Amino acid sequence: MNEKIKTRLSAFLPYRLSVLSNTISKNIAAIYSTEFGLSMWQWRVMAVVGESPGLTATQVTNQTAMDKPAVSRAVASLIEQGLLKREASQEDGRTSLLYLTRAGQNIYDRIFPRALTHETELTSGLTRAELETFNALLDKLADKSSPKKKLW
Amino acid sequence: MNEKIKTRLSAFLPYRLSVLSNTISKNIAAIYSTEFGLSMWQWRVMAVVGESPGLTATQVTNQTAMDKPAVSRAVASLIEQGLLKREASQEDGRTSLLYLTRAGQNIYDRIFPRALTHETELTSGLTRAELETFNALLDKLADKSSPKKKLW
DNA sequence: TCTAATTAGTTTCATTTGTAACTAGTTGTT
DNA sequence: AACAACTAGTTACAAATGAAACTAATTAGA
Repeated sequence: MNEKIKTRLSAFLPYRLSVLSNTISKNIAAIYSTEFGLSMWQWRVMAVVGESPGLTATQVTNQTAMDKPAVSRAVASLIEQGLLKREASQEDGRTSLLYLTRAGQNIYDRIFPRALTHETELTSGLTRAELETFNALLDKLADKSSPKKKLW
Repeated sequence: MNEKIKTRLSAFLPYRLSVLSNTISKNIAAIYSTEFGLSMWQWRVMAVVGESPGLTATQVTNQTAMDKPAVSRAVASLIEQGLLKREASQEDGRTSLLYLTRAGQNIYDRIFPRALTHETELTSGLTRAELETFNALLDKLADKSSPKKKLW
């Protein structure tokens, strides 16, 4: 198995990115889904809110490139599970600010280090310099790929 | 908009890969979905079969990291649309070999160059050397991310 | 050679997803 | 101030998805 056929497709960047990203995501999902019962989207919301408390749903949408209903549903279910809370904004009656609850923070603090460990393993084949280069290139690509597009 | 918050998460490789990959995939999907009515999975199957005619469904599964039902359904719908054909294997009665039909080849020949053009645009911010480095690093990560795991 | 275990591929069914339509609040224009 | 245009977020619904069960063919073991 694992036949290495060098083809145009397998050299095609978007394809390579997609396959790699899906594979990695599935591996990481094992951490938060089997152990904490969180979906990828739920965890993603927790992750951004954990880092930037007080984000609105729209800001979460922008940062994660998730679509609106996905964020809305993830937020709703996290609130129901008591991991997230919502505070009405004083300035804008349409929005509310999102925060981790104590329980949410607790889970966040347990998942994040594991995710980082996983990343460390993943990148252990790369030197520090290679990793920096890789990140820089990802930045460039990210810039190119969504300069003027709205996805929601 | 596009607030650049440097956080741990936004520096987290799997997250960056996932967001970037999803964004790029959506952009490319515009080509084959709106113009040719193909889903991402359908196009992906056509792409690998177009490059390596005579693949079995399982080989497609392995190469694309798609799961079995996804391949099965994509193949079925492509056959129904007359873009793919299936020939029973002589050696193994369980498998069949997949080929593009003339119509399928035709569409393949029209989509692939456009996808490549898109990729060229996408990577136009990178030098030739950077692109090579990037690909090499993707290889390393791909090796690391799925060494002994079966995903189907 | 008969049976058990394995593999290829399909199908079923419950869940997840995304598009589009909606409600509610805000901003801009006159 | 009143109305149109816009934005935040939710919901409904049709379509896509994935896990698990299934059929059929192959391989391995006794």
